[in-house]
Amino acid sequence: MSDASPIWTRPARGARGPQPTHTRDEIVTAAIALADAEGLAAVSMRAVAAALNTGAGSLYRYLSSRDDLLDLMTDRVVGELRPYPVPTGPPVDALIALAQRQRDMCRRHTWIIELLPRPTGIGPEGLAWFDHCLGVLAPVPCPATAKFEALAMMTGVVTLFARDESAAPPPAFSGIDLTAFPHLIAAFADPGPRRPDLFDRTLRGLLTALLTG
Amino acid sequence: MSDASPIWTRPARGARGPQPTHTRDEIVTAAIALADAEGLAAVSMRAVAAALNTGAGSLYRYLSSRDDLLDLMTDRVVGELRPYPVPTGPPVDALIALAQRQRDMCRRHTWIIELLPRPTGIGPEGLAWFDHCLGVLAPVPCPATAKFEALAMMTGVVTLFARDESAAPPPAFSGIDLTAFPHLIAAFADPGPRRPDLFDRTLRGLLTALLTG
DNA sequence: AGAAACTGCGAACGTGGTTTGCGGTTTACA
DNA sequence: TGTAAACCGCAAACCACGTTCGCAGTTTCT
Repeated sequence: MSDASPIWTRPARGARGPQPTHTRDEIVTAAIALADAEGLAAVSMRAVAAALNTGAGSLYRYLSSRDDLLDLMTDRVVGELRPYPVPTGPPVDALIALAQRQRDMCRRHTWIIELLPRPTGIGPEGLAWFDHCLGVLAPVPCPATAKFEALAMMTGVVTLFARDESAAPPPAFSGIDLTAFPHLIAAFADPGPRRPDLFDRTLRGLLTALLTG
Repeated sequence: MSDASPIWTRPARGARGPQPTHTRDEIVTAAIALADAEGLAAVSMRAVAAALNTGAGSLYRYLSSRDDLLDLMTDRVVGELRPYPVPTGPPVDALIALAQRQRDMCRRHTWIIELLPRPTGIGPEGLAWFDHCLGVLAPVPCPATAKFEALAMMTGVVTLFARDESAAPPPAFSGIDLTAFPHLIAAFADPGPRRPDLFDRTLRGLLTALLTG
């Protein structure tokens, strides 16, 4: 049965049968716990069901697919962005504070990094967050499309930072002849000092470029 | 058998047995053709093998896993970035030209967008590209770590742009009560004019923020 | 009362990645 | 030159996954 309507609009249960043993929220909680502990790949229908002492097929009484579950997990975690930090100072500063909150969320649940870029339907908490960001940008005199693009780029950059924060360093270039890459060797020989505030600096440069002019 | 060494360093074949029917390059070519035609999900071992008139198991004579194949596909496509555009003007302008070349690559092979953010080992072509970018940045007086970060952010932003260029618009907010999101309604009511040069503008703001100061 | 719509559950289906075992082929080495 | 090791293609099998199906029992509506 192909249910086209997104899961947000579908009722949790009908009006007839016996009272369900579980709930969507319960399932989502178990799935998130699994993802936090062992990563997104460990969130299989069977594993989630086992955590709830039931069978994999039973989950389909509450969800219509695994993608639905991932959508629900995403929106639940996006809900953790609340309470939204109160905007202070110029809009760009307030946006950067919001981005930091997003980054904290990614640090708590690293698997969300793989879920955020999906083109699936955005949930109610995602909408609320987006609306709040637009509210912060209200005093900025630029077209709404520019604000959309700036916000999309903001969360995109947050995921980029979160990604290489959580990624293990690559297995190096073992066995490859590096002598063909002189600039790379030079850069590795003298990496120079590491700069702080990279996150803030990046976002400020990006947002001011997108929201002004 | 877990082979820890990355595929780049492993020889294509040993010295004993009969001459292999296929080659790694041939397999990678078939896999890329499949991905271009039907998306990355269609690149299954069985499908790639079928395109070569063989069985899935036979591919493991040439590769040790599907991830290896994806790594090879990635590096092959990264090789299409050649010939590198000759740097003209200030380094930031040259970098933007390089980023545009990356974006063209993403447009030709949209599946690469899903492969680039993987934390797997970078291949020889990836190293060559990286080395070239560092060469372009050579005259810029800032620590090498800053250049690393700027380049990582650059390709990251390219994938962000490429992603929502290739993504279908989301299935809208069907059935959700939008009245709770006033800023969103207002923004949709008057989206304003669309701005050109968004790609260039974004990258310029980002790169100047990361490479100066 | 009886039908309709639900519930949990376990088995099964189809599709993936990967492993294994076999018969045959080529090379290295004594 | 003969033999053993290392390689080849191939097909079957293994295992895990998402998902579907059928069944027996439960609740609610008419």
